[in-house]
Amino acid sequence: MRVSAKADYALRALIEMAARGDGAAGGRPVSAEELGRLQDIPHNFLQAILADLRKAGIVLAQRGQSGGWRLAKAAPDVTVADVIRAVDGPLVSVYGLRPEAVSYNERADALQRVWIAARHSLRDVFEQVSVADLASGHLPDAVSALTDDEDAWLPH
Amino acid sequence: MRVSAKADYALRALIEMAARGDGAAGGRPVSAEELGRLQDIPHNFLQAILADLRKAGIVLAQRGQSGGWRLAKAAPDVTVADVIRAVDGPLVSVYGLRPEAVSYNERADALQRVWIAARHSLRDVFEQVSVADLASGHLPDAVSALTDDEDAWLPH
DNA sequence: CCACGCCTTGGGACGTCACCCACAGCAATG
DNA sequence: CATTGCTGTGGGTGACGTCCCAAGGCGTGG
Repeated sequence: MRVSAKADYALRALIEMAARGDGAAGGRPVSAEELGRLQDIPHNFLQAILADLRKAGIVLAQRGQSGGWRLAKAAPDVTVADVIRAVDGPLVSVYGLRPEAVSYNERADALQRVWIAARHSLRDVFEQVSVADLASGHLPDAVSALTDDEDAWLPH
Repeated sequence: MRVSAKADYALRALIEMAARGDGAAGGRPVSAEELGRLQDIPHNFLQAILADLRKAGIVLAQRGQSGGWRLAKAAPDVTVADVIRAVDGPLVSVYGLRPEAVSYNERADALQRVWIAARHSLRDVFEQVSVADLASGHLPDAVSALTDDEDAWLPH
């Protein structure tokens, strides 16, 4: 279960926009070059990511001399799950297919229920954390409870 | 967050072994060719997967005329998490690194806590489900509770 | 008109997934 | 005890997706 570089980069870029902007689309635009410099993201890869976020209606592009990127919605209304779906497709996929789309024979069909349970479990985290939470550094209590367990920080 | 083909294939192969064997290493071996035919797994790819499982001490290889593969431990003692770690490394990795190893700047460090929380959440599922559970088709109650939610089966 | 920044296209390095083929080791059979 | 047939083991090939870099076209504001 690997988190793609796209998803991580996308969230870091959005954190910068949320920190710059003062609410919804009110913030002044941040250039892709500056976003890349602040968060150490390869420039042309970042462009592809921002294009995905634009298609999903999460950010707006402003062309021209003092252009750049800004949030299309209020920061609390954009969740981590929204961002992952925008750049990577389904929240969890088993070699390319959504969990409910893969077909197992009768002997292995319990495996599908495991992947479904895993997705449900991930949704409980990713849909509760917004870009505003990330920018403020304060996560919802239900999520913090998971990281407070010191066992959670051991390598697994 | 994608589940690799290796992990899915590995679990399906182990389900077949558990269904064949009657407990620990007591079951008669199943050939790689038969495993591949039963679960529709590419033959040589399966061989590489079985080699990983052998190095991790999950299965034993028996050469010779009526040889094949069988579980090295009792089916209830092998969890889904064990199998994923054997073939894919860490349970969750963010572009190649374990969550606690990635370094963010002070503005984005909340992101690390999100990945840690996601891993904790996944562990609650993967470490509670054993190969024996999968082979019998009966998952632990805590996991079934997640799949009983009809919302869990909608495409996300 | 010109500087600036978004936008598109193309290509290269790397890992995953999948396939094919010859080699080495083991067990049952005669 | 040697042969035979089955196993696992390893190397080499190609398609596909991810990650990353380079160059030029287009629209916007000064």
